[in-house]
Amino acid sequence: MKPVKLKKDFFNRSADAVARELLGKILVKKINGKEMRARIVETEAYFDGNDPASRARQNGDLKKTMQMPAGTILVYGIHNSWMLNIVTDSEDVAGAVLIRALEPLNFSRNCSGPGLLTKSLEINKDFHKKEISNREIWIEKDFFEKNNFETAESFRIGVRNDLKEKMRFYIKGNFFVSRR
DNA sequence: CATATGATGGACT
DNA sequence: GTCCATCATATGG
Repeated sequence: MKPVKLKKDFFNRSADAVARELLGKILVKKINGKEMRARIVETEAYFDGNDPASRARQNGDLKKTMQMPAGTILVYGIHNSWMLNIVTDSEDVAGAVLIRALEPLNFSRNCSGPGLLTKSLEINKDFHKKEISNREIWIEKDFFEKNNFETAESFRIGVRNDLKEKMRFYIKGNFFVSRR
């Protein structure tokens, strides 16, 4: 059976729905022609300007990017790290999912944190505004996906004013989830 | 141009 | 838990 790459439709929903369903999916990134595969174990959902923690609050490029078609990659820098996000929702609706941690499957580099995984997979601003489904990077359904993992949720990490709802999702008990 | 601000990570108590 | 190096952004002049 061939792996199924996630298409625009998958991301064309609310950020929290996408964030939940991204758990257990496989992120594939090529490095020097080699496919590095990793299971997504931790995500966070970000919304429009009504979300106190969202970058869509500011009127800059990030807000515009969050309004781009679902499945667009959004990369932005904070401190000295790159954050990998996937744009969700229909056009003109701001929404994105932050990929926070990965479980490496065929390599061993630390991916337990949003800044660490971009460093380990060599993801940087070059990928900003590109499609998530291309020759260099994509997300696929795990053919062997066992839906036998339990998920858990918490408030988002590192935000000052969070929503009342818990918008961080992770695979319960997974070793590769970022600490804190 | 100047300055403030983190969706961080690592070291440390 | 606390401290802080470090830098891409946003914003104001």
